[in-house]
Amino acid sequence: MLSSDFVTGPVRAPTLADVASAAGVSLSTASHAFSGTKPVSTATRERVLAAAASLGWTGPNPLARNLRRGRSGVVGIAVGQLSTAFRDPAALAMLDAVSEELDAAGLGLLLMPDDEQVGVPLDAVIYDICGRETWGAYDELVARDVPLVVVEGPAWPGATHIDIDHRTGAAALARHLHDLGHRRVATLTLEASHPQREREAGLREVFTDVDVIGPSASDVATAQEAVGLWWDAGHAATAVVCQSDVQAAGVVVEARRRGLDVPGDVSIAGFDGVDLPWLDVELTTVVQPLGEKGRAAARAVLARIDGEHTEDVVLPVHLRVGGSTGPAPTP
Amino acid sequence: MLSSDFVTGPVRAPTLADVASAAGVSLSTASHAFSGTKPVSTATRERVLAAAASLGWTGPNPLARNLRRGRSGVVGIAVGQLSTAFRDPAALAMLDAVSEELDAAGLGLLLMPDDEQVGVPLDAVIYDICGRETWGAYDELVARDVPLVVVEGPAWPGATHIDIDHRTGAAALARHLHDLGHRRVATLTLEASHPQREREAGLREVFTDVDVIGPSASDVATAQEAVGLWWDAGHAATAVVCQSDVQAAGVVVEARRRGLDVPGDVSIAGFDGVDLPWLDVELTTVVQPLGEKGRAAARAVLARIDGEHTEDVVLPVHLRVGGSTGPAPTP
DNA sequence: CGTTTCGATCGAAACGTTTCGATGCTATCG
DNA sequence: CGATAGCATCGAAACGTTTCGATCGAAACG
Repeated sequence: MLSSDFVTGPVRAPTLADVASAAGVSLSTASHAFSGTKPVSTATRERVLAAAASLGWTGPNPLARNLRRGRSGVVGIAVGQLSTAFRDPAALAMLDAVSEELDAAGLGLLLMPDDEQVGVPLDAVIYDICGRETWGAYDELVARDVPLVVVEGPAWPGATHIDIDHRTGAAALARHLHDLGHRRVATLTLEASHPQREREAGLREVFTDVDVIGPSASDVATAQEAVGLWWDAGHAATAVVCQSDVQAAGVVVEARRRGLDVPGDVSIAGFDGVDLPWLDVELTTVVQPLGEKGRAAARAVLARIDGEHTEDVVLPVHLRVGGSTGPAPTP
Repeated sequence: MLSSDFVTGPVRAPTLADVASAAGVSLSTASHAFSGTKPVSTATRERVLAAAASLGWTGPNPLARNLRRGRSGVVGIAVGQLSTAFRDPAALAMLDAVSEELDAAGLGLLLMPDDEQVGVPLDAVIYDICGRETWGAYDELVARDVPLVVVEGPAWPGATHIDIDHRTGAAALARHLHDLGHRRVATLTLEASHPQREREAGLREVFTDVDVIGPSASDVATAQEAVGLWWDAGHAATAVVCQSDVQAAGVVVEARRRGLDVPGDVSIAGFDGVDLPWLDVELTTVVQPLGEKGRAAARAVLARIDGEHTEDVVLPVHLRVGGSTGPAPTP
C-alpha cells in the first residue's frame, strides 16, 4: 500500500494543464486545440492530442466547463409521480419527443420530482401539467430566473406555454355524439386542471347538462373504479366521454364486465389518440399531436436558453371516429 | 437603453461575495453562515441572511458548488429508447423506486439516451439492460472512472451488478407447468441478453426441448405479432412461457382472437408480477421485487459515490400461480 | 497567573476550464 | 521597403464556491 503509493504517487486525474505542459504549450493553446475556438497549427494540435492520449485525459472536466460557461447542459422535466405519469402512453410519447430533440442539442433531461427542489443546476425546466394545478418549485425557479416551459398548463407569468386546443377538440367530439343521437352524455374527469376545465367547456357547448364522473387518474384501473361506482349509484348515460384513451379503455372494460355492449348500449370516447393494441375496439378519440407537442416544448426550451423570444404555442387536434361510438340506443 | 444601463448598472446576479460584503463579513464566514460547516455567531448569521434576502441572492450557485465539490449531484440512467422501455410497467416500477431513493439523497436522475454520450457530468450511471447486450457509452464511462451499476446485465468489469434469480424463477415456473401435465412448451423470447439466456436455461432444466418463439420486444403488440406468426406457421404448444407479463398479455389477446381458450386450450405464463388491470385473467407469473431492485440499484449508486465497497446483489423471485395456466388439454 | 482550548472570524488557495487581450511572427500588398 | 493583415501562441483574468490553516480573543483549567 505504502509502496504502491510511493510508486504511482497521489492518484489525481490529469487536467488540461497537465496535458498542456506535457505537450509543451500553454494552457490556452491546449484548450483551443480541443475546442477549436481559435485556429491552432496542425503540428501543435497533434502534439496536444498525443499528450492527452498518453496521460489518459478524457476531455475537459464538465464541472469546470459548466461553471465557466454558466450552463449545466441539463433541462429538468416535472411530470409528477413517475409511475403515474408514464403509465399513460400519451405522456411517454411526449417525453420521447422532448428527449430526442434535446439530445440533438446536446442537452440532458432530468426527471424532477414534483415536491422537492433539486440542488441540481438546471438550464431550463419543462413542466407537464398531467392533471395538476400547483407546483411547489415554481417560485424558486422564477426567483432563480430559470427559463420555464409549461405544457398544457394555466397561464403562469414568465413561462412559455405549449398547449393543445382542448376546447375545440372536445366540442367536435360532442357534436359527433350529438349527431349520433346522444342526448344523455357523461364525462369522466381528471383532477381539476386547465385541460379538464377547457375540455369540459367544449363539451358544454353542445351538452349543457353533461353529467360529471370522477375525478379519476389517467389510468385503466382508476377509471374502471370511478365509472363503476357511478353506474352502481344508478346513474346512466348513452355516451361517456373520457379525458384520455387509457381512461376510455378502462370504461370499455368495465362496461363489458357489466354486460354492456360497446357501442350498442353505450358509446365511449377517449382523448389523445394513442395506440392501445390490447383493446379490440378502435376508440373514437380526439387525436392530439403528441410528438409535435414534445418537440415544441423542447424548441421553446432551446430558444429560451439562448435568450431568444418565444411565442406560446397552441396545437390543433382532430376527431378520429372509431368503433367505440355509435348511434344512441333507442329507448 | 443607455440611460437605463447607467441607472441600474449591468445586471449581474448577486454572488456570495456580494452578500458577504453587504453584511460586512468575509466571504468564508458568509459561506459558513449558509452551509453550517463551521459555527457562526447568531448575530452574524442573521446579518448575512438579511443581506442575502435584500440582495435577492437565491443560494449558492450550483455550478460553482459542483466544481468545488467535484460532484454534480446527477445520476444517469440508461434504459434504451424511452417509449419502448417504459411501455412496460415493470421498468417503470423500478424507475420509480430508483428515483425516490435518489431524491431522498438529494441526487437528480438523468435519462440517458443509449447511443449518444452526454456532455453532462454524472456522478454515477445506472444501466438497466432491458434486453440489450452492448452499450456504446461503457468504455467512455469506465475511462472517466464513473461508478457504474448494471441492472440485470452481464458481468462487466468495474460495475456493481444488481440482478434477480432469473434461472430459479424460470425453473419453478417450468415445474409448475410440468406438474400440470404440459409436455409441449414454447417460450416467447426477448432479444438475446443476459436475462433471456438465464431464463431459457431455467426452462430447459425441465423442458429440454422447449420451442423458441420470437424474439419480441416487451410489448403487447409485438408479442401478439410474434406468437401470431408462430401459430400461423403451424406450430403449437400446450403452454407458452413469456419473458414479461406484458408479453403474456399480448399472447392471451392473440390466443383469444384465434378462438383459443386460456387456459383451457393453452396455458400462458408471464414474468415480473406487474398489475395489468385491463386483463381479465390473473396471469401465472414469476414475481420479481421491482421496487427492491430499484432501491438496491440506488443504494449501490450511493455507496459507490461515497467510494465504499459494494457487493453484487441477486434478488429472489417467486412463482405466483394465477388463472392463465391450467392442466394440459387431453389430446 | 500562565497555559490550553474553543468559538468566531478571516485570508487565501484551490476546483479546471474558457476566453479576452496582447505579442510576436510571417506573408501580402502597394 | 514600410505598412497591414492575419495566424499562432501565450499570460492572465474570470466563473462562484468550499475549505484549509491561521489569527485573535475570551473562557476554562490547573
